Order: sequence, then structure tokens, then C-alpha cells
Amino acid sequence: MHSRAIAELVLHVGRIASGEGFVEGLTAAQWAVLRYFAQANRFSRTPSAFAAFHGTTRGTASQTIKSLEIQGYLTRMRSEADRRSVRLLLTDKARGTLANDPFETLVRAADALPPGVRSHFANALQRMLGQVAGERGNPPFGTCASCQHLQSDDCGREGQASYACGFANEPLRLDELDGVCINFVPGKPMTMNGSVTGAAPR
Amino acid sequence: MHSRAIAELVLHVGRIASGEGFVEGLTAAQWAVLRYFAQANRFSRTPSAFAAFHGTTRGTASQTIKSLEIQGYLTRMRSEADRRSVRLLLTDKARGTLANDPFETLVRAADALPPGVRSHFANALQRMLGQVAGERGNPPFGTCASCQHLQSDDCGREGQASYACGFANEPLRLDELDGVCINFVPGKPMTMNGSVTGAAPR
DNA sequence: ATAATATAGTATCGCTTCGAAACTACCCTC
DNA sequence: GAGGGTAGTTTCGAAGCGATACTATATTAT
Repeated sequence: MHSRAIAELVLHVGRIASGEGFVEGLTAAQWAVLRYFAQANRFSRTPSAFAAFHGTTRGTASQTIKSLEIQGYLTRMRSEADRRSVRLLLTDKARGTLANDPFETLVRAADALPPGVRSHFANALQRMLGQVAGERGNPPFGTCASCQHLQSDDCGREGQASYACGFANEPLRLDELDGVCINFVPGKPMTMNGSVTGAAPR
Repeated sequence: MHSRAIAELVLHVGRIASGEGFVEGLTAAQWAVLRYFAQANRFSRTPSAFAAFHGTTRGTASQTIKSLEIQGYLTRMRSEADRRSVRLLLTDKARGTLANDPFETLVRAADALPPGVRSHFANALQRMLGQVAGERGNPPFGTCASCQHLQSDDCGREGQASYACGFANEPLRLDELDGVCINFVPGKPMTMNGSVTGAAPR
């Protein structure tokens, strides 16, 4: 199978999985917003971050978000730190609805891959994304696990490592490490030694 | 990496690669039409087939095709066999323009995968497509190589096999075996009586 | 044959979405 | 505190889409 056919497959799978968007009365763009805010970390739950992620304009993102707010899927809070900024959170209604996302068929398909294949598949996809995003000037969008800004400080205590984001200068809870972040920089993959770098997060 | 993240990656790669559609003055939908008619085989170069492939309606497909015809990217011919039907062909202009398809970045990314990884990647993708298309009721769309309708008649002569499509009852030229077909049925991968059939799965 | 039904494709209508540009409010630096 | 940058919204026009109705041709039943 040739590269062109593979590329076409990627597009086709995505189109079929996310198209037919009118399940549950939501459009494809609206599903994308809900999915984004379900996986974005604390620093990235803003209209601008979604716009960058989705490759659209802030204006368009703003409209889609507003429509979801009106329907009760999102709630907004102004940021304390930056009064221009807005925090969006999924409502319980949204979390329930996400189970019916047409996109879930694709999740199941990924889940059905044999475990060995799955990890290689994911790696290949991530490489492709890196290359495509690079050529197109899109931000990479990854998780803390492989981000240059991740700082870990295990303090010599067993099983008690604490993490922080060197970019935001904020400590990170363990459950936050899996969130997608707009400030992601594809740095080195794994943990570092016990030395803390620079200023300690307060 | 979890299944959900993988699924999201597939969508995201596809979105970034095919989005930003206004390169060369064509929209994303128009690029999709050009790509389709560049790879569809003789039986599948019709508006309806494209609509089925792309997961849209015939009306929408008709509009997009008309716009491309007006711009000189497609030419139309009425079918001789079925006078309702229409054959669309890419013009030279279209073939030249396809080189600037934003989608080519994705092709390059697929091409940059190590050869061993690439084939596994393609297999995994195809499995996922099969599952998703099945759940969603989309036609599978594959090539003759793995289609149930493919009939080969090697006449005992070495290297002189001739092929035919049992569905259309038409002989197939060798160069037609790689085209995507709307009548594809995912039958057995490699039928052929006891003879060497290409490379073994490595 | 003729009628009924199905299919390929097109045209029209209204709704939604999108991107561009203008605008407000806020932050930061000098 | 002035200037420039950023977060977000609004407005507007263009394009896309899906639904529906329509024409023309095929196919099947009677």
C-alpha cells in the first residue's frame, strides 16, 4: 500500500467517524468543542486555545462555544489571573452526552487493535502529526508526559514525586498530566533525575 | 497512550492536513472531489459514487462537482451503457493542481515512516476503517486486490494472467486493479489457486 | 406493452457555518 | 500613562450543507 493510499485512509476514517454530525442535535464542530474541553488541561480550556487546536479562527470558535453555552453544555468563568481570559468547563449534561459522540465508534476501533500494534500505531500517528503540523505551522498540542516544560521533583521520597509546569510556573496534580496543553513543547520524552530546575513553584 | 487519544490523533491529523482548504483557491470539499476522481476506478467516477464515498448527499456532491467543472477541473461524459449516468474525468489542469493539494503534506508524512512501520500502520488503519464503516453503515471502498468480485484467469500461462470483475462482468486491465471501487466487497484477501501470489506478509 | 417503481443526477430553498475585519476590554512594558 | 499586544466578541458576507422536489432514464411487475 502506497503512502498516498495511507494518507487517504487517515482522512477517510476521520471523516466517516466524525461526520454525520447530527447525532444528538450537535454539529461536528460542536462535538469537537466538547471533546476538546473534555481533554484539555487547566491552562488550555479557553476559546483561543481551542481555536488554535482546531485550526480555525477565534471568532468562529467563539460562536460555536456560545451556542454550546446556550444549550447548557458549557459554563464560563472569568479567569482571576487574567481578567481578559475565560475558563470553560463541561457541565454534567455535556459529560453525559459525550458518551453518544459519534466519534466513540473510532475510539472503539482503536481499542480493538491488538495492544502491541496499538502503541506502534500511536507512535506512527504522532510522528506524522509532528511533521504535518510543522509544515503547516500548527501548534503541536501534546500532554505533559513528553513536554519540555514538565519538571518532576521526587525529593528522594518513594512514590511521592511532585510535578510542575515550568512554563506556567504552577504545580501539577497527578491527574493533570494526561491533559492536552496548548503550551506543549515536544522536548525530551521521559522523567529527569531528582534535581529541581530553577525557581521552585510556589 | 489510550484509545481515546489515538482516535483523537486520527481526527486531528486529518483535520490539519485537509483543513485550511483555501490553497490554490479550492475548498476542502473541492480538493476531496479531485482526489476522489484521481483514484476512483472506471466504475466509480460518478457523482453518486463520490457522494457515497464522502458520506454526503448526491445533491451536495452535484454542486461541488459543478463548481469544479466550471473552473475547468473536470469534464463530463454521459455513460453509454446507462444514459442517466455521468462519467467525470480529471482534466490536465486538475492533475497539475493536485500536486499542490494541502493533503500532500500528509502523503509526505506517511512516506517518511520507516517501511516496516508503514505496512503495519496501514493494516491497523484499514482494520479501524472496516470497523467504523461497519458501525456507521458506510460502504467500505477498497481496491480490486482484496475484492470478492475479482476473478483471475491465469490460463496456465506464466505471467499472463488476465483479470475481470465478476460484479460488472467486465475485464480489467492491470493498471485498473489499484483504483478504488464503489462495488468493493471485502472478500478474501488472496484467493488464487495454488500459485505464488506476491510477497508473503512480513 | 404498459404501468409502477427505482435510480442517476440536478435545481432550489433555507439554515448553518465559516473566515475576515472591526471592536472592546484588559495586560504588559517602557 | 502611553503604546502596543492579547483575549474574546460581534457583525457581515459568502459558501457549504441537507432536505426536498424535480427530470430523465432503467428496471420490474402485471
